[in-house]
Amino acid sequence: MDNKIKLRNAGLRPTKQRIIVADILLNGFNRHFTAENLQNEISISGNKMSIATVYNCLKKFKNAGLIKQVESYTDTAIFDTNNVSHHHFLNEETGELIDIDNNEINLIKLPDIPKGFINSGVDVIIKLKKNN
Amino acid sequence: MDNKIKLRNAGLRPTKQRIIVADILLNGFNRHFTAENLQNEISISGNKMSIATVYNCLKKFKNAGLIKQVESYTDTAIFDTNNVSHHHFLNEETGELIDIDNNEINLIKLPDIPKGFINSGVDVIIKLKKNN
DNA sequence: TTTTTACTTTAAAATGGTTCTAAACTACTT
DNA sequence: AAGTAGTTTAGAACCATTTTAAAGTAAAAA
Repeated sequence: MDNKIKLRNAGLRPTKQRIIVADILLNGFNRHFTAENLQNEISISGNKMSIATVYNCLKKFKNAGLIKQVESYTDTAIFDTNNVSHHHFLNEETGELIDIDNNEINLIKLPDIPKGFINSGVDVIIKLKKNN
Repeated sequence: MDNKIKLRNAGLRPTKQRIIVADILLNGFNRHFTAENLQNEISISGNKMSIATVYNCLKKFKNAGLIKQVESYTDTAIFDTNNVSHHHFLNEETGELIDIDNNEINLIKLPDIPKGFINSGVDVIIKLKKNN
């Protein structure tokens, strides 16, 4: 299994559990999944892993750049008294949001919308980090 | 209090609690807040409201269009084996995500980045709804 | 090899945001 | 004034995620 090498190259100790996960995830086919999804797939592959290990593993893989976590504003629900369509800056350190007026952003090229669907709104998030 | 009328116009029964919340939120100044933030402000204003009521109230205000909830992909963490920068379609009904290549989207105008910060990445989410 | 050390896995408990339950309450209608 | 439908509430329940602390394992040192 060259996933053992892939893990080492990523700076991760290739444990039994990480190799199982790498074998499932790093096969060249891209997809989205939750921790629970992955745990199920591990079961199906004939293995067993505690949910804590699944989470640990995903965190390590993410920090090593092997996978990404889909951006989400925060863990808690955020409400906004501005009920006009608009975008946001996101301060990555603090989670703070700043509104961006719709007319300050201009998208000139959009992908084809999948068949059977219509565009029901575009959200742009500009992530910010400290400049120093 | 004309917030009583505002509530009635929005189709909401103007209860004591909703008026307290409207007085805090609907004063013309826009901001972001969590349920807990709001409960604190209610306390500071000399009132007391159970967290269940705060949530009920926010849900009603949101459905009535008085406030918005900041878009978030889902409630659970989603990981992605695609570790190249890219955007997403979001199927609003199912929560399903579909990748969009970075070169399929072109932003020609971006707002000024706030002083002291730099742009550390732009995420575009195109929400989809069924066309029928 | 054996020992040591640092890192990893695990079950179970804890956490924290949010929703549910069901009983008391209140705004509105009749 | 009485009825009814909607609302509030404390507390329990829920569920994704993290923490704890003890046992296990990979790599480094001896």
